[in-house]
Amino acid sequence: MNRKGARATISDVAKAAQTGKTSVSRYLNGELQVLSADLKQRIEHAIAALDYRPSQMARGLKRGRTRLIGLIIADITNPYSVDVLSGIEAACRAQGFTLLVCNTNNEVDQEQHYLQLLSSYQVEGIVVNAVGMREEALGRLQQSLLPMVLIDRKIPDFACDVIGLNNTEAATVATRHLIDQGYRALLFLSEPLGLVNTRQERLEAFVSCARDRHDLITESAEVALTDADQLEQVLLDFYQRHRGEPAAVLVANGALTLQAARALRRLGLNWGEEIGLLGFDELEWAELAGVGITTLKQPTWQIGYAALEQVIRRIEGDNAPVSEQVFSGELIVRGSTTTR
Amino acid sequence: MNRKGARATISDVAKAAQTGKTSVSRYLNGELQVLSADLKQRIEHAIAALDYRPSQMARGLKRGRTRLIGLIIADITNPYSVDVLSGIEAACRAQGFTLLVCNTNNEVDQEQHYLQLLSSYQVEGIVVNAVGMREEALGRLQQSLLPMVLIDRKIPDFACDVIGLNNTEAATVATRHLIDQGYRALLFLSEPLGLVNTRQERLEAFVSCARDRHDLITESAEVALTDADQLEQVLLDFYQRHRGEPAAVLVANGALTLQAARALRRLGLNWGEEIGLLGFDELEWAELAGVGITTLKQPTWQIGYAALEQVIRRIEGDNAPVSEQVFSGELIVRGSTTTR
DNA sequence: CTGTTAGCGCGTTCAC
DNA sequence: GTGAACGCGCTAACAG
Repeated sequence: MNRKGARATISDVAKAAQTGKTSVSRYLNGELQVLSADLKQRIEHAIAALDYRPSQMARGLKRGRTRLIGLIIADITNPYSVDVLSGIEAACRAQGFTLLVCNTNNEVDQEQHYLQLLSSYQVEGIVVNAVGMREEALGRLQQSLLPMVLIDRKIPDFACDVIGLNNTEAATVATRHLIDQGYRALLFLSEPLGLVNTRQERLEAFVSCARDRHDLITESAEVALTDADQLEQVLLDFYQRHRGEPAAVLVANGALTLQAARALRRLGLNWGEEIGLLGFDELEWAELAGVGITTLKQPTWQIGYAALEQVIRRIEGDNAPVSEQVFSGELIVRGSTTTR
Repeated sequence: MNRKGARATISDVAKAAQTGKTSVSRYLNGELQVLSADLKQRIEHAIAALDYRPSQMARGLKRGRTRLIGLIIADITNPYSVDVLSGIEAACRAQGFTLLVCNTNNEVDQEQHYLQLLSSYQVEGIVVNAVGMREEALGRLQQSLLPMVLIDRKIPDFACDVIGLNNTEAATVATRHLIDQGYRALLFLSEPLGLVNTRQERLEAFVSCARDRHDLITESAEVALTDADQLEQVLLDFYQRHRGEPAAVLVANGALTLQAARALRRLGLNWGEEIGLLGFDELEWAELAGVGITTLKQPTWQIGYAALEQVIRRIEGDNAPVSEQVFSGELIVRGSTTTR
């Protein structure tokens, strides 16, 4: 090793192999044809002996390519996000990139903070599963020309590649299923719509399905994920006003489905019997909850994988106009919409 | 901006503020008292105008401190790991570190790969939630003196700080609870023990509790997480052999609890009625599954947070002998062990 | 208080 | 084929 306890550098290797740094560098970068067999041997040997590994820091500094991708996730405890992360991770591995994961905890401030941070680490691209972003930040990102793709939801007035679910199609499939099963009073339950296109699109499709069907009653409600009481209230109210007819709830995402199921449980309402229940996002425990919960499963892993592929395309210079890539969901029917 | 479309550098800022790089550097590092008010103003202005952000790459290269921490996670889809991650993430934020997350997908090869990778990014410390590591890798890590802590499980013959659950205490609490509830035939269900100390300790404590209690029957079984048939077989067999007496299953971790619940469901055995069920690790859906599943909740977030604190202590030069920090679990009683 | 200088570890001309 | 020398963006002496 070298005099200090520190890590071996390219110079140490060069010295040990009795050559210059240039040749070592070439060896590392695969320009093997240019080196004599003997020299190759010596370098290989020296590297092994010193347990040398090139510093990605210095390399990035010099070349301007860090092979780093930043991922900003709003809520790491959300299974949807984790599955997506898993897909992104796989794609990174396949393409030789390393992922810098940042969890914003649903705080807009953190989102800002991490955007800065990632940029200061010279990431080559960013994937965002956002809560919402302030406009200054967006301006900066655009002018910095950092390749970026959004997952799941768009950001208003921000031209950017988006990868996500075909919300209209999926919500239509879900709603039709409920109608086909004979439900006549339908409640669309969502977190506050805000400017979240995902929620809006799902709601719109839901409403569209029921248009011109005067035998149907459709309603919608927005509740905060954290407000258990309000949720209980909304569900109870809906149920009581439609005692006579088959009623069902369509929940806009997995996290809310969990809360809704808890609320129904507390109210003593059994899904599949007193009330229908269908939730967006597959849940690993869906079959274990009572008679099972019907879900609309998203191809989350593929969404993540595709997102990373898109960023890389941009990194490699693709200048095509902003694209939107949507995937189809899959309805998984269980007891909560079939048992009556 | 500067001539190229590239990012502003410290030199650009110095030029714009009509000063040298040093002063800018000082400004950035908070040595504000040393700068004249006027100069401070000019620098502040220039930074804002150029939207300058220091390159952490160059900074790390120079100082040898990257403020980067590597996290190696065996399975990112495991809720336990995610909660831990969440705690680590929070601690990183609080301490000004950035997290590099690597998911090994339970593959030992990937673990190797990422260890190399992290080291090449000059991370200052590593947190590992491992599957198992080859010895060469360990040797390298030790000689490289990279601070490292293990989460949840130890690695045989590898002296390293460990943070995790007090397995003996937790398993004792769980087993006693089952005994107190009147169960007389007890099955400890785990993934293959291998060299995983966590599983071994839990099993040992389970066995200890029943020692000298000749009115109890205790058994244990090891099944692969992916082998649904085998799991079903084991559970059915256990149940049938103990028809006459109250029987309960203690499952060693959350992922396996999910599979066990599915298997019982398929067998038509209702937990809480025909058979008792208690699982390590809290599950968000535990209360929704039938009569509810009793769990032993780990303080996962705190474990993650503490792990990061420990790495940082090492980074800052703490040379105390290898430590082991354990946390207490909490038994959350639900229907699966109380309904009979 | 401020500017000048010398590297950190590496990749890259450009000569030999 | 090979190596010397320069600079990426930044910080840390060392002068003024």
